[in-house]
Amino acid sequence: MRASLYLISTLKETPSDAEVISHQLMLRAGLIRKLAAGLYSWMPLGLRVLRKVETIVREEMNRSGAQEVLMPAVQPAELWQESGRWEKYGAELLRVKDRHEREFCIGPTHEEVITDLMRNELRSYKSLPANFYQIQTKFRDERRPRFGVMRAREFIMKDAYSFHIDTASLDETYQVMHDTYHRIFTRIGLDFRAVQADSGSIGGSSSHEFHVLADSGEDLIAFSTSSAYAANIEMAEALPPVADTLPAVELSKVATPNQTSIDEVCAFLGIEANRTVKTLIVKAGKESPSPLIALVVRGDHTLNEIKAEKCLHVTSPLAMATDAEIHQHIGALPGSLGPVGLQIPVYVDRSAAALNQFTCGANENGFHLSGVNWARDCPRQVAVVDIRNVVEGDPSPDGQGQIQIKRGIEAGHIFKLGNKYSTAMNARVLDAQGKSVIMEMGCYGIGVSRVVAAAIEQNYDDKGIIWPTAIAPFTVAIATLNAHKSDAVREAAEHLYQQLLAKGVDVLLDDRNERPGVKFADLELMGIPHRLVVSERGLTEGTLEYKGRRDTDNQNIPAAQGLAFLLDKL
RNA sequence: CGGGGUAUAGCGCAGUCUGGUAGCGCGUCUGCUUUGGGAGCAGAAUGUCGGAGGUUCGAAUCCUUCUACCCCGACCA
Repeated sequence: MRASLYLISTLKETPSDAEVISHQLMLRAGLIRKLAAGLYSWMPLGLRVLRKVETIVREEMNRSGAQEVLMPAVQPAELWQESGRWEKYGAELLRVKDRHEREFCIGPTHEEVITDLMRNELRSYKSLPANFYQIQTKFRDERRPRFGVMRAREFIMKDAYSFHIDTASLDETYQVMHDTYHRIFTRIGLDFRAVQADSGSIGGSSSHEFHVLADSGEDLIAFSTSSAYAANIEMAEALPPVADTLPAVELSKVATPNQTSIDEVCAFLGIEANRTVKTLIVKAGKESPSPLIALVVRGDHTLNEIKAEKCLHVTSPLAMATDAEIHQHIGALPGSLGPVGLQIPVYVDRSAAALNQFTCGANENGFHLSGVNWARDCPRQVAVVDIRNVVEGDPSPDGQGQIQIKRGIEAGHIFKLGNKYSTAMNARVLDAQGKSVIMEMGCYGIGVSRVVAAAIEQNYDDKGIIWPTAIAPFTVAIATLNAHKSDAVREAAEHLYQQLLAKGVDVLLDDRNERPGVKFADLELMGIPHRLVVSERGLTEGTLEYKGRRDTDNQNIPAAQGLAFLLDKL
């Protein structure tokens, strides 16, 4: 491609509404432009990257034995009513009516459509297992789209759905997809980890997320320092702690005027947060005999909402009680709450429960209790559960090493769906005995457009993007200097350009009549991995100049060896 | 959905408090010079000051209302 014929729309200034680096650089390098909140156009340069990611995904999915299909983005309400998700999915599902007032949605995912399609096509166990995928635009009406294409409303996703006669077959394909994802992210050139994950609203039994590691990631991942254990922090188990080394002491009530946060109370009383507990009051579900439920974690820990939602009668999603509700049932306000004497169900985190003496709110505004002992002071039955987030230094749940925590961007997610959708939608085949059985299903997603942003989050410097070669919009850029007044420069650059094209290299010939600084700045901002400079000065000495995007210095190479040198680099 | 903020040229912003001819930088266009790190000089174009209503002799500026967008939280593959 010749830059003089190509839309290179770089910006010197950073658009003010771009928060994260990938969003800023995608705008500045001219990859995308915003149309509305969470809706982006892909410009030529950006689309080249997107297509390269798609190509790798497609090649590896095909290699795994999956078959590509393409399903409609618009889906009839009836299918979603059949699976029960028309009601459950909530406002994130964009619902529309056609001219006949029939209800549809813009697909945020395609379990219903594929299950409907395949319950009609798959009749026999002999057709199984089968895995179908598509690369398609999805729409989720995110409450708060942000970070550019990282969390857009409309985005491109590769989604795959597998069908099986039994769970053993599902397990096999699940492992194949696990391996395939590993190949895909490795080929793209990202630093990533597969981690155990919560299966969330899609449902199902087992699930792994593939995270691109980056400081700007929205998810926290817990790793073991000495084993392969890795899990989303939502899932990572906090093991029961070792027994408290301090003995029980006498209970006392202390005045703590206007000290409501753990930090304030600790500073006021001169104690450590790990000798306090905090009591969170949440709303209970309709079936619950008590309208409120207390959740207790140690003062230096934070509540894990995913874990808490699994406690009996706690609502999902978790809903904190209002101050008015708390005052009505307990007689004190948040900041002075504690488990002693509570008349509502109490769930206590393992670490909090292990304390022999601790400080907590007295359920009387402006007072705390010190020296509290569970057995002596909270004789009512309390349930000891795991409801906190793990922290760095906790023992790894697999018993090997300690936990360390990093941030990740969720780029892929694989689920064992089991028979959730096939049961709801009656997707059956005949087995070897001629008996009709419900199929087992798996589903496997990759956020293709998100991968583009994630790659930038992981690969940039103060000059701009640094693409992994496999997904760079162009692999090589040839920049001519002063070409307008040098036939030799034009000819040498053109010759090299043609040779690289003939070798199938994605090469950008920067033949624009721009000053050198402009070309260098643009090529660096756009993140092209390899740059060759053809100049009159160099040609006089018989050299070209090469610089890799991550290199700090240029190197001169003999002009005659330019092609071979470059091919060796690729 | 709760809280906060913003809306003025393609982009980044000033002007709004205290009403009186709409500005700056970058970018864009033309010409000349220039060409190894985002050039210089000269000239030029570009705005329903987010929309609608109101107050006023006069509104970017004050009032009412609507919309869009952004941030924090909640929520979420």
